[in-house]
Amino acid sequence: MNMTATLKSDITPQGADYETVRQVIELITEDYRDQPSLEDIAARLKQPPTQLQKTFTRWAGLSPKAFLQAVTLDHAKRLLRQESMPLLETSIEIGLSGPGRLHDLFVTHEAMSPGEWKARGAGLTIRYGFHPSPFGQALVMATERGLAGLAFADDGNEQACLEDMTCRWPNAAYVRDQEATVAYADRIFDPGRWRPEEPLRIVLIGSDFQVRVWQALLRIPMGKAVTYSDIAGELGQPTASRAVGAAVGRNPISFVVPCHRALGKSGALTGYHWGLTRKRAMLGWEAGKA
DNA sequence: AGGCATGTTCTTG
DNA sequence: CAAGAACATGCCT
Repeated sequence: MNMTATLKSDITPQGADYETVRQVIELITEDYRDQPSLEDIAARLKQPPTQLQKTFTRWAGLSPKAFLQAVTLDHAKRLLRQESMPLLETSIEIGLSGPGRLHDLFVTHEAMSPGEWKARGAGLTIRYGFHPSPFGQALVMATERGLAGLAFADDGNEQACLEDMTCRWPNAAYVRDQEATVAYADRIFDPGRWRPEEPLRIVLIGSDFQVRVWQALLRIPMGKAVTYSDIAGELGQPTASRAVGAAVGRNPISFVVPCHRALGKSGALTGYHWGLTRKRAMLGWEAGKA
């Protein structure tokens, strides 16, 4: 967490690099069918290939080529196929009370009490800050009890992104606090720091059904994917796949609660609150890390 | 390609 | 409260 030194320069949109990375991701995910080469991409963005390569690799953790390979719809389908339903059998016990050990992030979580939920965040102080991430500016929100929100914005979009989040808990008090949130951002996007000894504490604020759906998402291991109807079945309501989709879409802690690992039954990436391009990027990023 | 059942949540009267 | 609409779905012509 010695990120404080670089914090200042990181907050101010150092736009150029991120914008480049964003464009590359977008271009690749849009045109992966053409399998564009590094040179093609560089030419489209009017940048020297070697520099583009370096910038992208530094931010995304893998080369443009590796990223391209990772991102194909085939890949998404393979994710579904390779696991012939272990999810249902592997179902892990999670007590609502005690912290449980969950998925690859070793996230511990607790849900808000019904009273707290009904208050729509009243009496809650939420600290927030924007930090750079491989998927754009990440909005990190935390309460005393742990990470409560994670959202993404493109450059210039920060305000809309913040509003999207704050209106979910309209009665909470919001304090901008880069220092309190940078440690979260730092850890979340560095898989080297996902350790069982130091679980990441998260707080799920939502209705009963939503929290159950999000808990189900937490059980999907990295590099795997499930369908919306898988989740519905796991909740004991096999016909509720659409309701599941709606709940997944309101996931307040994107990425950490891996809603990007939920796909349509055909393997198609059906939707993503922060943009389908980001969903593909996340799946590709995880494939690169695995 | 288009219609329809489905469960949850939000909005409206 | 009741009723209706909206949804990151899925199944059936």
